[in-house]
Amino acid sequence: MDDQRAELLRLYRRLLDHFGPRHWWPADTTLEMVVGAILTQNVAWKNVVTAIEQLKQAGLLDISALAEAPREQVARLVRSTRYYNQKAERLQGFARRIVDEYGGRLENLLSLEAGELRKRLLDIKGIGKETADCIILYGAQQPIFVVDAYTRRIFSRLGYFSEKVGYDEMQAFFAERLEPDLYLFQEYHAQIDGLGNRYCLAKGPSCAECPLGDCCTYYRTEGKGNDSDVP
DNA sequence: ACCCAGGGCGTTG
DNA sequence: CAACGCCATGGG
Repeated sequence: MDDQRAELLRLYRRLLDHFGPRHWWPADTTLEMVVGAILTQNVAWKNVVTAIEQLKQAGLLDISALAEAPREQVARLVRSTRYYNQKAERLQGFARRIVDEYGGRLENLLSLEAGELRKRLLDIKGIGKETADCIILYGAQQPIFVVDAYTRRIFSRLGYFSEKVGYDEMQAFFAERLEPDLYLFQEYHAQIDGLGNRYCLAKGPSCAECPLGDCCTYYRTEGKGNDSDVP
């Protein structure tokens, strides 16, 4: 437990040395960050960039404009993010909540204390645990540890927990071992994402350059990855 | 042609 | 609460 705590920090430093600071989340405004968080669900980030650009050009990266725009227009603009009808509806549902309950000021929501903020975010349709935590960490700038599919994949391969852990359990694993720190939490998740994107794909490049060594080879040895052969 | 990417929700058993 | 279907683009 205490040695795992040290390992997590060593892992983090190794990643940071390799990738350098990533300064996540890439967005010009807080609204853009939140919109990106919703749009990126189960989609490659590249597709989100396209959609954000479309929304920006159309002048819809604005709470009231987004709330009032025709559903079909929004759907067309975010088409590249795969579930475009659903996501258009959720983006607009979110914008309307901000208009109706927070005076149209996103700030009024995001300035709430993390616990209360998380509860209110989860109450919005289209925002689940991961998205809510991303918004808290990168939008509201409060230290909450974000975990995701990459976190599960990488750290289960490394043998820290099972491939089938739930979100809460996985999040608690880190929260119990790391001191809450905004920069650390922001960078840690960004680094995991960087690693997942480049080296830990199901069929990825060689692990020779993987900053964590050869964790990926264990996965590739067979199918769904039994973690029985992890050190 | 086939695989999969930074989820979330509604419905079942 | 676990499991599963649904949503439905674009790049490798």
